[in-house]
Amino acid sequence: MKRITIYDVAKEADVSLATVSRVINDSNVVREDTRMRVQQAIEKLGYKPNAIAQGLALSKTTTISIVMSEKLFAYNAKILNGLMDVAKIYNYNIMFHTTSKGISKMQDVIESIIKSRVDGVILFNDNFSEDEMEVLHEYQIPMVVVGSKLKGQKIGNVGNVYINFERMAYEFVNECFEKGIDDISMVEDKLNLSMMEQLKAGVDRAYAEKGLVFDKYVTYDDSYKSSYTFLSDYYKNHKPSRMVITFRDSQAIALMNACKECGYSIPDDTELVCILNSKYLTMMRPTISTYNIPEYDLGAVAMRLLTKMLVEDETVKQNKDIEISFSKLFRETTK
Amino acid sequence: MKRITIYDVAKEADVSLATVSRVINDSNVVREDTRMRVQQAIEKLGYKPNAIAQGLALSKTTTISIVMSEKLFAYNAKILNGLMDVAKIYNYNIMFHTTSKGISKMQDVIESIIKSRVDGVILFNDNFSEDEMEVLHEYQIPMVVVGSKLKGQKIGNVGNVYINFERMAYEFVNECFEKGIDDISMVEDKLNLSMMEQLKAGVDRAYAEKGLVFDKYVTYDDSYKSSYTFLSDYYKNHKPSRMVITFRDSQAIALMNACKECGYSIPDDTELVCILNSKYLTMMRPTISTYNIPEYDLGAVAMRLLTKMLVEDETVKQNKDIEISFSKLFRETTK
DNA sequence: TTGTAAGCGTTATCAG
DNA sequence: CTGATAACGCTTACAA
Repeated sequence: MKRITIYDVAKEADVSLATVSRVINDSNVVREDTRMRVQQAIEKLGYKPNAIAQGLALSKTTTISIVMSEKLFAYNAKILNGLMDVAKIYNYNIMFHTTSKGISKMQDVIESIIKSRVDGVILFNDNFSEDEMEVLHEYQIPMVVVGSKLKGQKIGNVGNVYINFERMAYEFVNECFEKGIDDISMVEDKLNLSMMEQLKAGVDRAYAEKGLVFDKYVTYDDSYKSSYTFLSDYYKNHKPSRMVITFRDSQAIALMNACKECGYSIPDDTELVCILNSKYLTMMRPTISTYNIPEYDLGAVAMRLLTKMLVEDETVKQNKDIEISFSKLFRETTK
Repeated sequence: MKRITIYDVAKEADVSLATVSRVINDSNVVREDTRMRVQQAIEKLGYKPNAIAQGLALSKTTTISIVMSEKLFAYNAKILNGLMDVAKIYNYNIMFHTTSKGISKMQDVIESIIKSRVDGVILFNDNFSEDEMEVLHEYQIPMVVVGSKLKGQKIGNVGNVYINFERMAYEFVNECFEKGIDDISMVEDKLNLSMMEQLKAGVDRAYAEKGLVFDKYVTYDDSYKSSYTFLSDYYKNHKPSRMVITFRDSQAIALMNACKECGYSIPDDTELVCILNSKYLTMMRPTISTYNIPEYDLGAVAMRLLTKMLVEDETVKQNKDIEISFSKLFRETTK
């Protein structure tokens, strides 16, 4: 079956290709009966407009690139759902790029984004540098960064939809202080260093205001292939703090297992909060306290912002930073 | 900054655009010094070839579509990693499509795939029908289906990279029989109905060969928002079978919680196997038995197969069905 | 080894 | 309301 083009349709309907173009683009200057004729020819031949040719002619691909780290894939599922749904509503296609240590560095991804002439980019706030954003900006590609707050001054046309992790940690620590708890430790998550940094800043700030110094930021090196293996080990030799903050569910679960094995009781000996929510937290016994982050909305809002930036919506000119709120979801691991 | 085209580079380097084209395509007929001159012009202007224009000229987009159900997103993370890595190696871009009940039906996705003129498609064996594959086939788009085995006769140019779940279940049940266990139940997973169907077929076959009938296929309706809520309820009123098969980790964990709350002990009162592996299975106590499926490979092999189909590799003409092997990974929930 | 020009499938401008 | 025709940016015979 030969590829059907607009010429074939034009011939079949006995009109010019310009008229066919008008029909498929819902132009209202076409007389009803010729529109019908064209429509029939389209059906009969099974014609589908070539988006590539349209892209060339319009200098617009109606395609948006999403780039995220390969490792974070499973964790960002809901954000991605929000992104995809809204993209669908606005009729954008999605080019999907992953970055990983070995195979695809950010630089290659950027290269292919530029070549693809996508209309805009969604970046997860992980592993890209300011330089890399600068390159995208030089090629005038609108972008929005989703996840956590961008640091540094904002360059040109970039939006930011984020959770304020700094404030989350700050407020949480102050609540602990109010309950008389100041022996708090926080476990690093190597997959989310930019968010860890912001959390730590919040903790530091709260401690500093009390005239104290926060010094229980638990890190581990790569000899442990996961935080799980590390933590189940670590807490065999380290008495847990009165309050432990982990980032991901697997870290929280590891901690619980370690405590159980070493005879510590949760929440009596030590309390536990896991920053990132997941369904597994409620499946544990005791159920694990966490924060509720509207992940789907994070994605949906980010994509909506980008689409507005693409049509140069005036209302968006000022307000390209959108903070998404979070709420406490405290369960049995905290008192 | 004006969009730089091949003409700008040609003018800058004082050659024709054909020569520039030869340089960016690594043609070996260009004299070294003119290549250098062109290369410098490219650097100086920051020129990046327009993939859209290339796509038009070549009738080839070097883009592959991946379509998967929105719900299954988090579960397929590793398969996707395999797909993405291999796509990257062969320099294909990825268009990503999700299907979901409300917003994006399979039909729309197919529409946009055809319009995009992608070179090939990867389909997850979920929620598409034979009709839909037929449409893709009419437009001569090579595709490979990944996950489970396609049923029905194969149409045209479609590959299939799969796990043989039927055999997995068949062999497992026979091993149970050998150990004297024939009181087995299996819990449906609504997210993976095509795989459930194959598992059930395997169980049925094993039972039939013994002259028995398998009648403990546990299903639940949509009033339960997740299998977790259902199972923790269900096993309060139902004595668990001697052996329970679940599909996903959350189902297995739900079952364990329900048993614990009702005073049943695992694996003494009832044993448990979870078909799909996940890291959470080893975090449970007791650790949960499962099957090891090389998910990354599943994706990598599927993408490699597709790339071969795209260059009409002869070796692939015959062999477009690839079965990926699995292995037992039995832990504390089985004896 | 390089340049010219036709073609890839659309959209958009202008006449009619 | 419709039809020519020139872009859009690139590849690739074919000529030189």
